[in-house]
Amino acid sequence: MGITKTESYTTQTLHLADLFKALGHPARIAILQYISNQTSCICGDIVTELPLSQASISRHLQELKAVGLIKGEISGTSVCYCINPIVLPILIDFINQIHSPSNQTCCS
Amino acid sequence: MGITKTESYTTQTLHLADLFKALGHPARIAILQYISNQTSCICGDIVTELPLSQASISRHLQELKAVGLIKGEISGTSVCYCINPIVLPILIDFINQIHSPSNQTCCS
DNA sequence: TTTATATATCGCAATATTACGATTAATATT
DNA sequence: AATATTAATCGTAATATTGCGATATATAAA
Repeated sequence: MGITKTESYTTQTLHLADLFKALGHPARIAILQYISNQTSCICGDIVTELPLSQASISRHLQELKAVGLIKGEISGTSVCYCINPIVLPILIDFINQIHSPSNQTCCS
Repeated sequence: MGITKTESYTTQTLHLADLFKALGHPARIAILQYISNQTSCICGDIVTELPLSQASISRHLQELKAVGLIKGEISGTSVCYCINPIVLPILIDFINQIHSPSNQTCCS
């Protein structure tokens, strides 16, 4: 992604950007939507659900896991992924913070 | 960003990914936070606020504007940017949808 | 009209992301 | 023990992002 001046931002800003970046790909959005629609925590049939190779799905899952958006549990030869809700409030809070009423008055 | 199989996803999924991708950079997070903290709709002193060149800030602003997260109003030689709140509910809805109670039961 | 100010765009180099086949690793099954 | 199944990782090619200097554009001021 080219040079990013990582050292110039607060850790909070960098954390938010990492979380949003993980959400910034249609495959990962689709994975999250698929997982959240399963009542039980279905695993690697995401591969059959999405038009990507097993290797690509695995990489996307690792990315989501790295920022804490999902967690995985090994059961036998398969791995069970599910949403990790604890980071979601961080995103909600940021969006609400941006959505403050003081902005409504300008740029008519 | 390498090949992305754009045609394989719903327009809704692609739209969400675009919005989140726009949020997935610390400079753009910082820009949004800066704008939202101004009571009046302050413009190009974002350049003096952030450690990036005028060209880079302008590019980030265009990206935020392209997905509808901000809107800009020309006034004289300067441009006045502010948060565009209308797309924020789309993001909130997605996060809430993922945060559905059915997931809480698995991956103990 | 000339000059100053503010912002957008171009062109490029550096770096990151994405996808996939092939391989590895680890557990299950026979 | 040998084989099958599942998922992670490696290596690589294609493409996207980022940042900046330089330039272009457009309005304001002199």
